[in-house]
Amino acid sequence: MKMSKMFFRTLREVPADAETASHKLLVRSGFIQQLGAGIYSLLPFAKRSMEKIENIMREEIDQIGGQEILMPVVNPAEVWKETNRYYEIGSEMSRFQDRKGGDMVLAMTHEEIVADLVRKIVQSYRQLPMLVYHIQTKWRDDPRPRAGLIRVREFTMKDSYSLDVDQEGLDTQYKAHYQAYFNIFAKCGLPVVAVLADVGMMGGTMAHEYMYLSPIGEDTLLICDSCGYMANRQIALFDKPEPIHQSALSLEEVETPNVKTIEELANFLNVKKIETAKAVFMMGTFTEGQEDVTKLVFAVIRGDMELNETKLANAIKAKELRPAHDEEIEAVGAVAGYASPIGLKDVLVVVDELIASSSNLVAGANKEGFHLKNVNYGRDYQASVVADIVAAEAGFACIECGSPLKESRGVEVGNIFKLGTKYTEALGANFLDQNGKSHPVIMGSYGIGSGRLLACIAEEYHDDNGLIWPISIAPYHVHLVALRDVKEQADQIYANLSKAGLEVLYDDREETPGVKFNDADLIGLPIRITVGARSLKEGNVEVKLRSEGERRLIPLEDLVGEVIGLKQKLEDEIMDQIVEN
RNA sequence: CGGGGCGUAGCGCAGUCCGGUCAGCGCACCGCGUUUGGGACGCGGGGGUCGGAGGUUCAAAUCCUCUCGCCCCGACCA
Repeated sequence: MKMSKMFFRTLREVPADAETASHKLLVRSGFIQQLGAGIYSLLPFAKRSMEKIENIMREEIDQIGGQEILMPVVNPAEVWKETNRYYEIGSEMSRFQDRKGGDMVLAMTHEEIVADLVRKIVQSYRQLPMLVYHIQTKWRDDPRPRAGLIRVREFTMKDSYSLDVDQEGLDTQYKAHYQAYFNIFAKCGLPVVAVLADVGMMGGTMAHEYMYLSPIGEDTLLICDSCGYMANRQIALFDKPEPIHQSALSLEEVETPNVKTIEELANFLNVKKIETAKAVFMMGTFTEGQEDVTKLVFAVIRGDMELNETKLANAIKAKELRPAHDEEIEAVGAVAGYASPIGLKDVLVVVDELIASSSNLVAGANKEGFHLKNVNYGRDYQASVVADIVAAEAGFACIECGSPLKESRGVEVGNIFKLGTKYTEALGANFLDQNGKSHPVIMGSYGIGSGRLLACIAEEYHDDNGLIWPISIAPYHVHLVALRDVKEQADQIYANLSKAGLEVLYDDREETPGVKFNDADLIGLPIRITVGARSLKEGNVEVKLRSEGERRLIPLEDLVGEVIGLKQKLEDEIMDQIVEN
């Protein structure tokens, strides 16, 4: 490709609205342009890299038996109503009506459509197992897109769906994806870890998320270096400390004026935080049929810990949780700052298991300026649910081995879910077994966002001067920089390299060497060839890897072979990253 | 949805408090000439109804009201 004719431009200045390295560099180097919040156009470079990523995904998913299909982005709402997700999912799913007034949605994932296809196509166990996938646009009206391609509203996703007759089959396909995903990320050059994850709106029984560890990540992960336990903070388990257990003393009201936080309470009464119970009020939204009802949720956790909203929501099957307003708290007779689970009516009380087994805690008295000592679960109050609802933190003990956990941030680049029969059951996607008995097909779903993956790779591979693409997803292999008065020779080199099957970006522009070199660094193609009169006089051209500083002079006649060798070497290095997991 | 910030030429910005040569600067772009191995120089030039709509005023980028959009933090979310 001749650069003089390319539909792009590089920017000298950092775009004002970019914060992260990948965002700044992808815009500056002319890969992407923003159209709206979380909506981007891909320019030629990004389009080419994206295709390479997608082809890597095709290779790996085909390898485990995937068949590529393409499902529509615009869906009639009926099928989403059948699974109830039309009602369960909030405004991140965009809805509209067609000309006849029929409800339509923009697909944010495709479980429904797959299940619909399955009920139309699959009838017998003989057809299973099966794996289908597509690479398609998704629309999710995220309330807060950010960081360029890291978090967008419109994006392309590779999503595959496994179809099985039994749990074993699902396990097999899940494992196959588990490895295939590591292969995909390795081939793209991106280091990732797989962590246990919440199933979220997908439902199902098990999920892993593939995380690119980076401070720009929005997810917090808990990692055990000793045994390898890794989980998203949303669900991370930990080994809870032994509760303080003594014989129950009698309730005692103590005056605690202006003591509203646990910190103040512990200081005022001279007790440890672990001897206190903390009240956290949330408003929960619950789906009952097609109706949403909201209820106040009173979560009780130990004073030294933090509430984990995901665990709480899962424990009570809430669709949504948000902090309650003061009026909502007062409406049930509780007093913010001095709240107590004792003596409340019409409130969903959820107690952390550690609280349930602790004795003689300090809690609020539901009376302005007073707390209660020696509060005991069971004797003094009951709960609707007792569950693990507190958040794991760095330093807490690993659930597997007891070693201290550490925290890290991560960007979720892929996920795999064991869905089970949630969708197939709802849609009646059944097959007949050997005995002629009907069962719902067992599904798994597996997704990778290709644009986010591209952005993470940019995030991982760059320096002060620009991007440094891994050869496998670089838009071109070679950046051919022609300096002054060498047009004929450079044209010839361009032709020779191209004929040899190399992808060459040919900088044939009328620019000064500095501009060309800087653009080459910014764009970040792996191999740079400089053709200049100076070295050409000796019959040489200069070859340099973007990832290394060293330039080498190569005789013109050896150039094609040399570059093919370099490309091979870079590709081999990438392939060496693939490991069995 | 809550908090904060910002919309002036393709990009980055100044000007807004205090209304009146404030339609400006740098980069980019076009022409001519010189230059040519790490973001060249000179001369000449093109481009903006100051996000939008109302209003106040003799006069609005500037003041007021409404509105749209974008970014960041939080909430939320795969």
